[in-house]
Amino acid sequence: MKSTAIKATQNAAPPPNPTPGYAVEEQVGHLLRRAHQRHTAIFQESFAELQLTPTQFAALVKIKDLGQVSQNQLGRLTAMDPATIQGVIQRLLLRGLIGRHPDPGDRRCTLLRLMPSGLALAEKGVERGRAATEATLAPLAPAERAAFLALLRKLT
Amino acid sequence: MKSTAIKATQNAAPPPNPTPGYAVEEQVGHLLRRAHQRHTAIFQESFAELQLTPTQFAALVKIKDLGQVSQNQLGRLTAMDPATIQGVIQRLLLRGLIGRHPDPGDRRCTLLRLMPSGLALAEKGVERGRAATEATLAPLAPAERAAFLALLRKLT
DNA sequence: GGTTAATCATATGTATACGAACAATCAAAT
DNA sequence: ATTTGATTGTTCGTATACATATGATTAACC
Repeated sequence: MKSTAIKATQNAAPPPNPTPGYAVEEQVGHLLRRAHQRHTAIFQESFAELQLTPTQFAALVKIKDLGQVSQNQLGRLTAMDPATIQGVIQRLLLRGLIGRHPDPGDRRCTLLRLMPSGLALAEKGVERGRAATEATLAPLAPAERAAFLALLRKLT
Repeated sequence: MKSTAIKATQNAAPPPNPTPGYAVEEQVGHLLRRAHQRHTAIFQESFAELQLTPTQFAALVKIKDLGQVSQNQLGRLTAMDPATIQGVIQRLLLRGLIGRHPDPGDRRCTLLRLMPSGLALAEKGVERGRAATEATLAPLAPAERAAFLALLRKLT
């Protein structure tokens, strides 16, 4: 009887217990996460053929722009912490898209550069990157885009 | 001689090769990622004592608000795909913060509810959640905040 | 009533994300 | 010249994020 009562009690739905003034879906963190997810999905569509993720592509373009850059510096420029950029670099090395060698001036540092295949992908990806950015911002009018990006920069 | 020349060539810094009209750090995806990283760091500070991540806290609050919810529904409400919400649920179960049982009306579904310790954490976290949201938006003036959130919603 | 399609949750694999610890190296201080 | 502190990159562990596949279950269709 008791165990039946307990089980019945256990399975009775707890009543809703709303939190006044705090809706999860209204919090800026939640909205940023969703906007980022949506952007990643859009990017994924544009880059499916090239098989590059947003962070991999960012790394490739930044190496292309600079010609040569240390791993640590690349991480700083692309907002990836040392452990994260290490993983991204590993995967790009594995695909033969980049090369690396020690910095003769500072043996702590590793210098990165593009291999021809990496250069080809970086160049091929630029237009798709632009398209992904455009598609992400498509729900905003031009004036809204400028305003949004300016405000977003203040939050970085 | 040749191998020396090759090595010298190999290590000569490739020249910069800028990408006109495409700066990685100006792309909305990059900015969203950084803004989200900053928010996560702020949240981490506020929630260090409670040992909850943003997604874990969101799940707890949403379960509290509804009383009882299926795992799939919870995932949808908190923008987490089935594999992701499964992992978050596992960790909350492991800490004894939530409980679950099959839905008698649909045995595919698992129903989730808070345990007392989960309710305590959810309630304790609300003020810190508000503080994290406030701190994240602190660089914006009040009118800017409203504008930013409205635009951000359009991108979700 | 039987078949087919859809749904739910789990499992697996890949890719970030980052804190913490470590070893090697360099800069700064003494 | 030596010591100390900082920097760089790697490793490990934990936590998302999500595509894909799977089995169990339910809904829709015939």
